[in-house]
Amino acid sequence: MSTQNLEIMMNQVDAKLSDVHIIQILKDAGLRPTRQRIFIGGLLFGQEHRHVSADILHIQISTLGQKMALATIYNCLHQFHKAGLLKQVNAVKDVIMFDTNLDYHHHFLNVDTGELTDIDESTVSIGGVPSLPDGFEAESMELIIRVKQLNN
Amino acid sequence: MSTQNLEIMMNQVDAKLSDVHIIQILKDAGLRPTRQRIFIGGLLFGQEHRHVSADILHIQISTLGQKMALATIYNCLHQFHKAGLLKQVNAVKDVIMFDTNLDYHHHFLNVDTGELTDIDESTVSIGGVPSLPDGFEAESMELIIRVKQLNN
DNA sequence: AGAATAGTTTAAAATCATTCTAAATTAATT
DNA sequence: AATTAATTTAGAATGATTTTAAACTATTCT
Repeated sequence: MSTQNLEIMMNQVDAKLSDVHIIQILKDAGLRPTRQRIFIGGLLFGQEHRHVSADILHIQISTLGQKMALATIYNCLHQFHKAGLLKQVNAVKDVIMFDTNLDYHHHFLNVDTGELTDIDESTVSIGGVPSLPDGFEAESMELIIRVKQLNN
Repeated sequence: MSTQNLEIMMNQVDAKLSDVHIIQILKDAGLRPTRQRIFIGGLLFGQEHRHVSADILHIQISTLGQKMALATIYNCLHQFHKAGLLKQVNAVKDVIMFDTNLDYHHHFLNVDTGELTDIDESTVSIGGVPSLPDGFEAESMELIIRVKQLNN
């Protein structure tokens, strides 16, 4: 395979999905395909994996010339999460972060910037976790490695 | 050693420290032993390990008949943390939790109640963590297992 | 298609944990 | 005891998120 073909393939992986495709994703998730949800879906699905807050998305949407209430973006992100289209990362102070990477994985957190970076799960192994008390089930397991830049 | 002696030992471990002792801890940490810090120290040091928020502490302090500004409790907890007398747990949404257990360990988080439970570190093993980019250092590594009660 | 309905979006207000401010108080030092 | 510097405090401010209730829109029904 030529380098050129590889690039085309890579582009296809991250290519923006058609509205038709996004509408199908929304319908499959039991969500009405509203203009707002289709637009946000276009920014999140079929793209490179992202870690987004409502605020960051709001800024991006505004930059793209769209007008959308911040409350709508909060609603949308929570609905996508509930529908299993997004994961929530519970590690960043003062902000709810959503992750488009649905695979089980962990994160580096830059404590200075709040930036999250995926840790490839395939290499990480967590063992010896004690079993839960009766009547409890694990909802998720999350490893956060807080990192900071050395100042010198 | 008799069972009775063992109990006395155990009690001593969790016995409330004398003010003199707490004042020494504060001084060693470079903190002025104010009335407020001594009182809070008495609730946190030399006791069984606890996970506390400013709010919970405020309620406990009020219940004990003391009057203390919530801002003072926030200040105090942050100062204790900065001085290495407390750890901060960055996993519970919407609230800053402080941990009197200074040893490296992980947590169960009850997602319904927000309650944290220590996971004995000696049994848990985390391997295969990728090395950090140049110029970065890890500040901490935290494993959170989010659990919920089965409803039946 | 047009009307009925149920769900969605919106701006603005409310919430709530936390932080800030500036004045009053207290601990340490002289 | 007087001075200085740190601490505490009440109350205001902050800022992310949620709520409210009215306007809007997608879907269903006829």
